[in-house]
Amino acid sequence: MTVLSAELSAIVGNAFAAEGLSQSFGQVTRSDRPDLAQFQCNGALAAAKAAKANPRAVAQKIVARLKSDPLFSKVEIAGPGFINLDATDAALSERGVTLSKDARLGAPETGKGKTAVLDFGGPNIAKPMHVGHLRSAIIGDCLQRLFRANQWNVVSDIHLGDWGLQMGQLISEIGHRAIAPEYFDAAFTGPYPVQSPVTMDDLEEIYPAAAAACKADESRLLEARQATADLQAGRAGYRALWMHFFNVSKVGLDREYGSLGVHFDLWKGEASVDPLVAPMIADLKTRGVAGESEGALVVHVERNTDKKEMPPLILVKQDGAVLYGTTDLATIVDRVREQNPDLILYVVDQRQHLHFEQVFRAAEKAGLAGKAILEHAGFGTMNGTDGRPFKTREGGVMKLFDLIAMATAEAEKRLAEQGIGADYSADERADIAKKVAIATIKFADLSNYRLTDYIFDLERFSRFEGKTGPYLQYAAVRIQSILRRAKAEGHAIGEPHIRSPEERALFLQLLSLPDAMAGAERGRAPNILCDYVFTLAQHYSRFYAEHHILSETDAAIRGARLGLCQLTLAVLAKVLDILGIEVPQRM
RNA sequence: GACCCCGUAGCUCAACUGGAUAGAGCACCUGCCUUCUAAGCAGGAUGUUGCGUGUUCGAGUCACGCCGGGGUCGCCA
Repeated sequence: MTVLSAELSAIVGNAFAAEGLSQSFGQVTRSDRPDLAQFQCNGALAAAKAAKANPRAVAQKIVARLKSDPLFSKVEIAGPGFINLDATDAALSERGVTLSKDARLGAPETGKGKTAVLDFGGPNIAKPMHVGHLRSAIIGDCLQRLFRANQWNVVSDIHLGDWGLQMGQLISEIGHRAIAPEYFDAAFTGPYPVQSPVTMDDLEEIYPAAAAACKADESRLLEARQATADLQAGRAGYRALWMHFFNVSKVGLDREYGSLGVHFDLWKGEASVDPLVAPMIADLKTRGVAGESEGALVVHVERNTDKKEMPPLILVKQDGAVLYGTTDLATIVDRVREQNPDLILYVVDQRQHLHFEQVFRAAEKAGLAGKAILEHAGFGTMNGTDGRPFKTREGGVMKLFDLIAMATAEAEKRLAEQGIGADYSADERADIAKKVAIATIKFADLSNYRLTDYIFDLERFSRFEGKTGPYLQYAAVRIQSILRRAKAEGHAIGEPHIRSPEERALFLQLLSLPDAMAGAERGRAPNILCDYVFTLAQHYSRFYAEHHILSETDAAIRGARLGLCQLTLAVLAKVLDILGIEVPQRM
């Protein structure tokens, strides 16, 4: 289907072209002065600047051409040369009907025929997921859903941190504790036990102890580095231990990501490209891309145009171990080979920006990226109410699982206070609370601009008033309820039609869904979708407050309003789905 | 020291490629539930966009310089 903004832009663009000006000046957007008009085009200002002409005179010519188009009920010039446009209710209604019949609801096709790999810069093995991983999961998941909705072929990769020094730290600490001596016995010929010698709880205790030991004692750090290098070199006992770490950790990660409704196509990590590392390094050395520096093997990535110091990307440390820059580079090789993507998008903390710049430059210098654009979509830090990184009340790391449990308890409390679901089954009440809790957390995160740090205040987020996830679920649930009743009462659902200002405003918002989806993709900016869907819910609530639907006696009017309800629900559900928010049947 | 991100209403945040009178939510005040879920709706008050200079018809947005907060800077991830 043709998107309304594109249709209007084409009409106005043609008017510009007829005046010998670039068609691109005809871009039409929703007016940011809804009191003055529905749509605006600012192209006359830009065109006048380019042609050194009077903007109002240019606008005058364009307006003269547009006046005859029956699509518009108003065409006028305002201010220095804005062209303000209103479409007729008939035209809007007709396009609303078309929208309601389109399965994709006019979603952009920006990704048609293109593949994007999304890298979630995943959590580390052997450590519980904490709230710091929340943003990557939530933002990354939203982007993968959005890109898919926009016709991209998306391959998402959790990309675990499972190959670095932390592995050596764990291994050497376990060695010191003599928990599982056979894994350290060079004479042991195997096979190693199927049962892991450590549980996830053990690892959660061992890892911080190991890190502390390395920090306090230089010799322990050297041991850990040696163990890392040995692991990477293929020492059998260490590899076997590593596999236990992986399996034990995956259970926990499945639980966490599962409860958030986040799924990955690939559970790869740094370790999974291990076989590619040695050949890649050999290749880079042969071609002179990588060279020795201070005992390490590096790729120099500085450029003449740099304003800042740009350290080289270290591929191999003095002790022979590789770093995550090395595996990131090898992962690009892997992805080009496996998916040959058009885009590799890294949804990772903004603090790692320099790292990615180094990796991207190295990949470009070595010609490893194929046709892929490499892009880091960073995000800011989630802080506690004290403005410092989010912690538990006791000052420890807040685990994601506990956070979700807290939000769920809060939702249950709130639902009970409202007396909602008193007659539902306990299972349904629990399901509703869970969905509300996840919506609370996700919407709060996604509605902030990606790069800004934000304060996670559960007490504030858990209130259901205002611009929150639950408000949106509530709006959707009310529509579902009406549609259920309409069906029960045998009312027919007709084609949506504009008869009032509230309906007009709702139509305009519904018709601009594709623009919101395109804008959110362009900026990798879920907050644009959040704004869109909140405004949509507000427009619906106004319509709902103003018009009775089921009690309307005129069947044609009632049918049209039901049609509008149905279309609104479809759009609401679609955007909420992209945001990763589920709508309960009732609440 | 260099570089990156941020600075907007009392609080938390928006403002999509530079556009008109910088918008929401919360909190505060006033109304609206014997009819579809009031987690809602209608209305009210809230600003030197950190400071300064520049670019232009037009700057929260771009450039430069300060101030403040956070972050990063070869052998962690």
